[in-house]
Amino acid sequence: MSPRTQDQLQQLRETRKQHILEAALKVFAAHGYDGATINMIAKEAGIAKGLMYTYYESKEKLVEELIRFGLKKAASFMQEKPFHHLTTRKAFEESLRHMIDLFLQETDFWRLYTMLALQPNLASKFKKESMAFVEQYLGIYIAYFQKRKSKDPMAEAMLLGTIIDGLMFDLLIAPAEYPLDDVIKMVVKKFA
Amino acid sequence: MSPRTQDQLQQLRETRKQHILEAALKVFAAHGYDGATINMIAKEAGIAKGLMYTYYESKEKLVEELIRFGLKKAASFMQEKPFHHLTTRKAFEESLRHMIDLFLQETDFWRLYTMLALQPNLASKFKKESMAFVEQYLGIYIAYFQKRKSKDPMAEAMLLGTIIDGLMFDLLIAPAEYPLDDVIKMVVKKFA
Amino acid sequence: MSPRTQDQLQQLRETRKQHILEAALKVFAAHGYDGATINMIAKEAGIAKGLMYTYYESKEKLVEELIRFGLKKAASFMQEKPFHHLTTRKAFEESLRHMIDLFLQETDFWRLYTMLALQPNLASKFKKESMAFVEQYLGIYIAYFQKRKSKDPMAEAMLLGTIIDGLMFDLLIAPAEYPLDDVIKMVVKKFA
Amino acid sequence: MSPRTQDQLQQLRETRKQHILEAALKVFAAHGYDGATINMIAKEAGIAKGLMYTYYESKEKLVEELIRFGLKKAASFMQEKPFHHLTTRKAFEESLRHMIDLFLQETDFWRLYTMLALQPNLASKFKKESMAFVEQYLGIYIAYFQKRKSKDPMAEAMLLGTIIDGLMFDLLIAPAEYPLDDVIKMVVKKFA
DNA sequence: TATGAATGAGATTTCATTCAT
DNA sequence: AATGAATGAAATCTCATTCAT
Repeated sequence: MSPRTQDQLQQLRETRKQHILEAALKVFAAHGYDGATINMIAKEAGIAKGLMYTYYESKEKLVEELIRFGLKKAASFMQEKPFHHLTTRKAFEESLRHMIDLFLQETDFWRLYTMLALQPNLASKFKKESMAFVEQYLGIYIAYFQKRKSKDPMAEAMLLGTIIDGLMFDLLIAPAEYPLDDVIKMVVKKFA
Repeated sequence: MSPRTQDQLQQLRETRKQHILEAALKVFAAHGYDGATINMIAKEAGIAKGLMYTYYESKEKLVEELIRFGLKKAASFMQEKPFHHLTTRKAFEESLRHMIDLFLQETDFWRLYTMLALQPNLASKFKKESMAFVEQYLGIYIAYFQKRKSKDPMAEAMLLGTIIDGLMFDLLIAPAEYPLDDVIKMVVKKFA
Repeated sequence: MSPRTQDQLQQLRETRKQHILEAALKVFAAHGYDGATINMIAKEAGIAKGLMYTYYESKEKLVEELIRFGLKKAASFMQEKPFHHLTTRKAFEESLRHMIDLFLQETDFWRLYTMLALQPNLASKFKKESMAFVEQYLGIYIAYFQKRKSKDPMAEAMLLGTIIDGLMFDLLIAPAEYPLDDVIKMVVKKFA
Repeated sequence: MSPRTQDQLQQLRETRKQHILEAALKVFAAHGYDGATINMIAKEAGIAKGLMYTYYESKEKLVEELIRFGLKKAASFMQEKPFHHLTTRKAFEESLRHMIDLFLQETDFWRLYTMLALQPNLASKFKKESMAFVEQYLGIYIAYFQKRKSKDPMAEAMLLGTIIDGLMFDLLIAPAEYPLDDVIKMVVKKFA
């Protein structure tokens, strides 16, 4: 038969790459960067080990791409409506809940991200992207606290950021036991 | 020279075990459980690889002991004065600062602990000890918030716990840039 | 357009085979038989990896053909004028220079040939053709030395052959530094 | 029992390294750098694959050491008596025969050396050592031809060098058929 | 015929653990 | 008890060859 067109191949590659990325995320999140093996990922993706290397040149590059991709996605989430022009208490609460939802939809990514961030030699790979993301979301809340005439908007935003980090961590560790709704209400009460 | 007594030998053995534990902590914290090698640890401890195995029967048992030991130490810290009978705002702030100091003195341990906690297959090894510790310190703050007539002492303590987790995380990631003092003040303002 | 005739197709196929052979020669010469990959050769030839296999059934067969082809070409060179009826000193020198020119025009082939010849398991593939070629050119010089009344035409031809092998080797290793002309003059002085 | 002394270990290591080097030489000579595998070498040396890496950090480093070691040995051969103060025809012949003997005792090394020299990317690894060796032995014969009042000692030495290279090559390819003695006599007749 | 994705065997390398001394 | 050499399973990665299109 005739060979696939350039377009079909491009399509195929893109789909496969995405598929591998998803499998890799699952495995890395479960076992950590060093604990995960290419074999596990290939099996999870349902492909031969060797094929991994037609798509990603090494385990290292794979994880880098994974993180870069996830952070880009997260950054674009932060551009969404619920984070625009926060002024009211209600909008604040909504933004918070929206953020947590997003996190809950991507726990695998955030688990991996957190693990890597804790290992200096691995974290350095995506420090820049990571800082950009943090600044973006801190900026949003600093602006909010300024509008609310907080005496120290910077510190208040920082604390909120720390709470979000803590929430992320707690929800990764023991999601079932965590009284998420009560805590959110408490946060809103104290911050909004 | 007379041969060492049984006791002296036992003593020596204990010291050595402790020494290995410290070396292991340093290496595990830097490279993660899977990324660390027995060789690295032996070198860090200044002993031969093979000798490791007369003290700890495997890499796995070594981390387990490490975590168990660290959590026990942390639990005993929580028994110290600054955490007794918190009533005043001042005592609350002191307890908080004391806690953070303890953390800052043992960042390697908490870094490792955090990494492991995020990896379900590894976390299961010390779930019990871990939960006991969390309950202990949550208990202290629940009691505090009850005394302060909080409407929801449980949620407030939980949020405080989350803040402490977030602080721990943020200080592990970027200690230099974190405005710790400002944030503590903000916490005290909002909670005490 | 009318479909190509059987003949045209055959023609095309031959041209393509030749093209692949040239690409393969370049790559094999640069990296050796085991160091070269089918991928490299396909890229050099500007065709898809898979297509290689419709022309040559395996990497092994490809080198074999390559060597066979090159030796045949070399053998036919030896049939050319400059090698007929060597009698005079001048004709001897000319034949030598002609030979070296031929070599210099095909250094890639001779580099590969030399590499393979040194590896017994690979050399065996083309031993016959190789010996035929050597005998052909030795014959020419044995005849020459006989005409010149050498006391040991065989040994003298053999030595000349060895010189040619040495020249080939030296010119492959460090062509720029080699004082080729001075050495040829010296050979002529000593042999012609 | 008590552990081995520093000395015993050093001894053991040295012996093993040498043993591996010999096995590696054999395998590399037979299959070429890329054709040889660590597995083959380990088997030839009678040790486990993994142990190779306690002695040589990579396949690449192993060949490098092999070549460096062999060239050093060859260079020190060139310091021996038969090459001192060549003046007489007899001494010249002796030096030649001595040289060829040395080559014949180390054909594996020279086979490997020749193969590597032909592959530019591999040859670069030991260019310096290689050039030093060539200069050393060329120097000896330039001096000889100067003493013999040759009109062009440099070219004559160069030609002799080329002959030696050619001899080496021919003896590697087909030692059994080569009329070595006749050719040596012919060389002596023409050069001494 | 032509493409390059896909396979799978095997290459290089690593490392927890054992062993001889 | 102490050493580090040795093992062997398994990890990362490569590549000749096949296959679906």
